[in-house]
Amino acid sequence: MRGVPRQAAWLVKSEPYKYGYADLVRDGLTAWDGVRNYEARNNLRAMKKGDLLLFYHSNEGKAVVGFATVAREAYPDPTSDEDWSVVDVAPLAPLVRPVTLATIKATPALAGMSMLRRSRLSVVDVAWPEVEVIARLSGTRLPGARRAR
DNA sequence: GCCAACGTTGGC
DNA sequence: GCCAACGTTGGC
Repeated sequence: MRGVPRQAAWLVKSEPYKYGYADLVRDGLTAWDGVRNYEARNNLRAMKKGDLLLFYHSNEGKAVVGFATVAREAYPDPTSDEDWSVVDVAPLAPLVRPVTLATIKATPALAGMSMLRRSRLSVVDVAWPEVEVIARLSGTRLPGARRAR
């Protein structure tokens, strides 16, 4: 049993018809650009290489659909002249069963998730116990054990 | 520094 | 398509 948090976890949102999890799998790596909200940017900057990402489809699907990871820590957003940041994101594994927003709301262990409290923020932190609950609900093994912090 | 107007996000 | 939440902008 490995119950100890190994890394931080974050949830990132994307509208699947703009850039879905399948696009990330196809690309193998992508710069998570276009974030134009200070709090979301600060979350990007707090990410460490190897942190776990929950990939969430907003609007359409409204579900966590896959695991991903931070492949490169924050650097300046090449799509902006201003002080915005990106990280590079790589896919790990799709969820066997997506975990929908409805399920998240209906699950007491997930009632405190940042994504519910800050529903419009596109990059939010996720507590490790919440990650484990989502992995369990999705029938998906957490991808590769990572280094302890 | 306040606050109203406005724009964006995202659920429904 | 509507609307609530909420961050940002700009006038004062």
